[in-house]
Amino acid sequence: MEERKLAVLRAIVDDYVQTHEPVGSKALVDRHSLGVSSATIRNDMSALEEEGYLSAPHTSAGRIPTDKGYRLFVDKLNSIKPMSAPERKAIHTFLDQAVDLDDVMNRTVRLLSQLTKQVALVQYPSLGRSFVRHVELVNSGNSKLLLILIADTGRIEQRTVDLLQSVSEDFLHDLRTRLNVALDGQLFTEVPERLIGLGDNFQPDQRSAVNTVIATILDAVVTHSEERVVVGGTSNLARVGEDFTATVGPVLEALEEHVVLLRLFGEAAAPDALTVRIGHENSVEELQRASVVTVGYGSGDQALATIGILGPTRMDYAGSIGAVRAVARYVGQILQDK
Amino acid sequence: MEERKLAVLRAIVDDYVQTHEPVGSKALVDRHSLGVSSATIRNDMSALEEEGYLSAPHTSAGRIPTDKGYRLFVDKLNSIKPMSAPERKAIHTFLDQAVDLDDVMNRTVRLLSQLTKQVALVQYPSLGRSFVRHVELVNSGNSKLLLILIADTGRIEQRTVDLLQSVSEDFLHDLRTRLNVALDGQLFTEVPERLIGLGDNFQPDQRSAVNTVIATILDAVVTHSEERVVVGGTSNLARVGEDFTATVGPVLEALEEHVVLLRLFGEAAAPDALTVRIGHENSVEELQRASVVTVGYGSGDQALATIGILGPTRMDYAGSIGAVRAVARYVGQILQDK
DNA sequence: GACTGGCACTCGAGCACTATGAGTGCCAAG
DNA sequence: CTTGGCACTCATAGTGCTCGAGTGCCAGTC
Repeated sequence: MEERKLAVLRAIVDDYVQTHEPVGSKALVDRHSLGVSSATIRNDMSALEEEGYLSAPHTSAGRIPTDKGYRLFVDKLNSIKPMSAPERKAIHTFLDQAVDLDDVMNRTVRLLSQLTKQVALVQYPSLGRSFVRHVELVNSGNSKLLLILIADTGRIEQRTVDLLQSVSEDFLHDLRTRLNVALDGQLFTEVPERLIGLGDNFQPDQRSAVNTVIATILDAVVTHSEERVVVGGTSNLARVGEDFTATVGPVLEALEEHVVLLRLFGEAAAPDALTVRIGHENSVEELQRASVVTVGYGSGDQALATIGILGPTRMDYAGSIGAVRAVARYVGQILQDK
Repeated sequence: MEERKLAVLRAIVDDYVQTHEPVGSKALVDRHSLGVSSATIRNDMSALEEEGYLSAPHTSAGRIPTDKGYRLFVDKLNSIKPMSAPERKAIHTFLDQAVDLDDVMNRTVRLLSQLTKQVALVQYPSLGRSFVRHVELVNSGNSKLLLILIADTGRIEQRTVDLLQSVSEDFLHDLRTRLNVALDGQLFTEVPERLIGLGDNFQPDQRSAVNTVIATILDAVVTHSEERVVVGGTSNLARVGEDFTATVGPVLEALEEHVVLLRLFGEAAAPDALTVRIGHENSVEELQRASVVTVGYGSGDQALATIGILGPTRMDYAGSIGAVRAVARYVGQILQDK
């Protein structure tokens, strides 16, 4: 691809992102110093349209980038806008105020949506990649227990366990101790095998209670390990200005379905592994007119989970990518300190 | 107020809620069997407009209710739509599946928004009206502690405490025991006075650590006792069909400000104390074109917190009130069982 | 006195029509 | 390969017009 045609594509994307209106050859040479005349640009644009990077809404309008055009634009993106010093400062101070994990997640989602002016998506640290810090059992009367699993990331899962029989404090103490000996410091994925045979240490008449607790733990660890997601900044969808019911409505609906969001995040790879999905590249049907920028966060070599933003395909990719990266990096640091 | 004029107002509200279009005298007699001619209705409508219950967008359009009109309509509402048996059944089964408090809150918000087709608002049980079930301290290495407060409602607050000195497991055990002796079963509002003098039981060199922990507890209990709110169903704002940026945008923004939401809920009174705020009756400026229906939930004689819905002033008040009531009642029950 | 039918009047919605101009494609010349 | 020029296209905005829903008023009726 010749350099100039790429430059033309870049210019068109820039202008379109800014103005939200089809851009024509004349306006392009006026606003950018491309060094050639509008006629030349027209030829290039014609070629770009031929190749599928641009499309024209109608004959006498300018052109807008296609999904394929945005894709090329992103792939050939040479400068991700870095956060300015005050912006970085603001990120730090805002996130540092968080008192607990919930607060970190909520603040992150607000931060991201404000920085990018898009919808922000934040996934809680996956249990599958966290370590058990502590298991707590609290007797809550009438044969019920409160089971609490605490991860090193600060994530907490709680369950009510109905034992169907009252148990002694001694038994509870014993079980709690054994659970913590077996599980503390272990990866959550290893919890199932660590619990094998735990019941053997108890009296036969206590086995059923122990097994109920174990079953609840396994359910919490296996079934619900990924599913917590926070969404914020939906009001930014207001600014897109497009036909609401046709475009934004379905998107909002999709965002309410957390299952969809998890599919959106897909597999979290290494931290900093950044993914941009543009328009139809999203498998989720309602989101085929939107773009999603996601990146893993976490301190180790594998990401704890994913955060990202969602907006119209005509978004400021350079800026969004920069913001998502910066926030993800800092969230990773924060969680390490907790 | 004569009976027929009230009936006319009711009919207009009904029609307008359904069609979203100004309703004229002719259409009104066609759709409702009012027993009089359109001319008579016109006189009544004219009078109602005079009194401020109706307004006409322009001369040759029909009329729409004013906020004052809705207010009268709601005050004179004679039948709150009760939930149908299958609906009640659905509420029960859906909420019963919840595994923990977060899940209950999330399910509640989804349920409410689906039942009413409006935006749903759910406040976590206020710490101020809950009892301490358990306090847990977990050593997380490098002189840091994880402090966990568990309420009888299942609500959990966590904080990281930096002691600036490493502490022994014995000390931790001692502190944990004393905290639980002092606090378990107490109202959260009484926590501050229960903690007075707790430090006296410890060695002077341990006092600073104890005080740090106590300060963190007080901060969690006092400062952040009310502030957790869940919002859902924002996609329902899509259906209002009005000018988005003018009407819906500000509303979405206001909803992101949880502080605003808390103001919206105001003082939670007794459970079942239902409040309807219509249009300008809302003190929050951005929501002056919306109506809010809230009700307290909880099992005792004082509500634990508030849930509600928010929608355009032209909403189905009878249905919404019924749904909010029913859900609130069941949430109260669920939390009692946990 | 309350209600009704009839009638003149108002005024926005919707349609046809036109002018405007941004933008394109193509071509011949540099 | 680039450029200026030119004919052509077509959405948009503005204008004028008709149509009809809806109102207000009044005289007549029960």
